[in-house]
Amino acid sequence: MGPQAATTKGVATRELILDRAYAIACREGVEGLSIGALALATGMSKSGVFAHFGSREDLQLAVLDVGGQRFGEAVLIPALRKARGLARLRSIVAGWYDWVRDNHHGCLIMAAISEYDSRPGALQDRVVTLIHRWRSDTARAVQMTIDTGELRADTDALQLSFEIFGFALALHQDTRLFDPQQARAQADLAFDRLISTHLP
Amino acid sequence: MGPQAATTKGVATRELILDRAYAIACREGVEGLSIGALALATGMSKSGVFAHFGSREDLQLAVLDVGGQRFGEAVLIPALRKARGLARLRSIVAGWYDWVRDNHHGCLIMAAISEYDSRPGALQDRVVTLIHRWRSDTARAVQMTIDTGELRADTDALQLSFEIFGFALALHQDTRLFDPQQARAQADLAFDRLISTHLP
DNA sequence: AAAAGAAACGAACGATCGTGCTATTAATTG
DNA sequence: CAATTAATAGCACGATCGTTCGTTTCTTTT
Repeated sequence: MGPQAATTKGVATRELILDRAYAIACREGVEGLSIGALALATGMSKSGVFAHFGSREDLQLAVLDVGGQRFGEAVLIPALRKARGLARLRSIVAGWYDWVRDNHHGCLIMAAISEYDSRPGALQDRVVTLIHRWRSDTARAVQMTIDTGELRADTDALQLSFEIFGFALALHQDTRLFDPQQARAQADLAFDRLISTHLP
Repeated sequence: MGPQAATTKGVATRELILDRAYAIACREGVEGLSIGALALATGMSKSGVFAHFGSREDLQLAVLDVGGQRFGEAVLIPALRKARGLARLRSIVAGWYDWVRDNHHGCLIMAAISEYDSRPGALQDRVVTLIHRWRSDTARAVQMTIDTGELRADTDALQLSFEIFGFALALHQDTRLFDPQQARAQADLAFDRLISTHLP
């Protein structure tokens, strides 16, 4: 993580900084983060903020991790409490859709994909890791639904994950660019129809 | 457009600048454009570049328009030469998929959505206009396919457009983040399956 | 309470940002 | 070719960028 974080107060301050940084990055993007703006948002000095991370890039990496963690806590963890199969898959998708609705300034991770998809480096690597993990989790949930017999045995789990991903991306954009409620209705319908065409 | 562009050379220079600006914005994003970098890329002075637009925002607006125009020329125009109906719709989608494949540094417009979806202002307005136009064109092509009887009469054109949009977005990201060929195969399959479930 | 160590500040750095101004070229018009 | 006007360069401005360094304040440990 940071260069040091030995004191309890040190850890607390770091979390405060990352909380504000996450909020800023949701609006301005991870690339829109600046140490100066972050110092202003926390009431600290620039050098005070900087000392917690050692470089801007390390700060950005930490913010990406915060984004991944919050997304996981809001979407994946609740779904894991549902029974394996269609119930859990539905929970994942509904949770994802809710997440898009409730984060009015956009999902940090989904925006970060666009920011770094043509920019090789440590930040792109981190984004790829986060997305790949999430995609794997989704595909696993689909596979379990096949295993429980709630989807046809010849269903392609990766293909379904791809399409679900697409619906979520379209929802994410339409929510902010056009009518959020219509977008949600279309995303729900898209998923329901997708499932219905793969029923046993 | 710019403050002035009275001379033939003035117009040519403006187009040169916008061409370089488009290339930079494809990689760094519209928000990553800077007058200094653009001056370096064109061999001009900063003030020379600046004088063509009057402000950075006007430059960014012009670049967005270039992006919209090039996308239209590459995807929409060729499709309009096909017969109304499924042939044209297939051409639109295939052209869109090809566009994603051939623009190795990403589609400027699709990236701009993420950049401005939480940032009200003139740039967001322009992005919304461009996307709305494209979505309308797509929906119109779907509606024509319904009218020709190649899709069921109870098909929801806007719903189909939403899902097609999602597939393109997922393709755009997977192309750069993961395996381009697998992504293309999944996007093709997704569209084919979508059409097949709405056949009369 | 004293010593040690971590956390935060303040000032400064070179760079770059967008944007004015004033010349100086270049192109168009008469 | 001369007169006019547009296009470009040069220079400077205030701001902000990420980063470094030395000092001071606060926590933790002894």
